[in-house]
Amino acid sequence: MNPLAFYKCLADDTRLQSLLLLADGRQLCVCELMDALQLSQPKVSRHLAELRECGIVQGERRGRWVYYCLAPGLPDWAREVLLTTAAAAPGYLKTARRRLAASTCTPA
Amino acid sequence: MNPLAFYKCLADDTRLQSLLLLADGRQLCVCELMDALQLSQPKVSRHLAELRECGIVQGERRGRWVYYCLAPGLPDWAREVLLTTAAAAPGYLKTARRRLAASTCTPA
DNA sequence: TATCAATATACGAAAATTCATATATATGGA
DNA sequence: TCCATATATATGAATTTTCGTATATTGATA
Repeated sequence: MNPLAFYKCLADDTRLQSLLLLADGRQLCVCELMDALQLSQPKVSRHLAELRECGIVQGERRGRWVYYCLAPGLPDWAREVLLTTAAAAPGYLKTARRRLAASTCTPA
Repeated sequence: MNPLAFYKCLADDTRLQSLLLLADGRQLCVCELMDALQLSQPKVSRHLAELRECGIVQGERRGRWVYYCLAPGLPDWAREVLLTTAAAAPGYLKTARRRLAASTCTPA
């Protein structure tokens, strides 16, 4: 993982919030991220595609839903950066976390 | 320090390399960074100004030279991110470090 | 197979970023 | 005071990024 490519991916609000929500190992589907961040479907999908192409996240289809999580091959240092940031800046994610908890888009 | 603003600053090659060279607490003057990164003076200066305005680095004039270091007020998590990255991606900085060691622009 | 729900992609416009070049400022020494 | 060196800033052009909208794809279900 090239550090510059990695940080370019973190340099956008949609991508950074998405990644920090995934930092603890959770899986989230696209519609949950749409709810959490209150953004349009194409916007979320497009940014996830970029993260996927960079090898930072991985998408797995289950039925109609695609669940995203950090890519298994993501280097430890990158994972650590995400965890450190999520822990240090709780305010940045507060609203998204609240909305995610209230989301009802996902089955089961 | 807003995480998004911080990562936007890391999302450029000039700024990222400069920051990683400063991550261990070193002080470097503009001309040393010019040598290390082989970039024009205005380019280095402009990027340092951006980092300064974001509160990530601090410049201190000594004679004709301005020495830059990480800002004292930089949060620990941000400092940690820089150190983690520098340690994990030595290859990214290899050339810059070699050129920095060979630089003769600075007095004493 | 027709349809709906969830997600992905294509495309041009708009916005943000970066750069080279020129110029300005600040400092020390002749 | 005049000059050279080190650094900073301004400006417009070029590049990159982001976005909204429209459309395509995929899987489940009727």
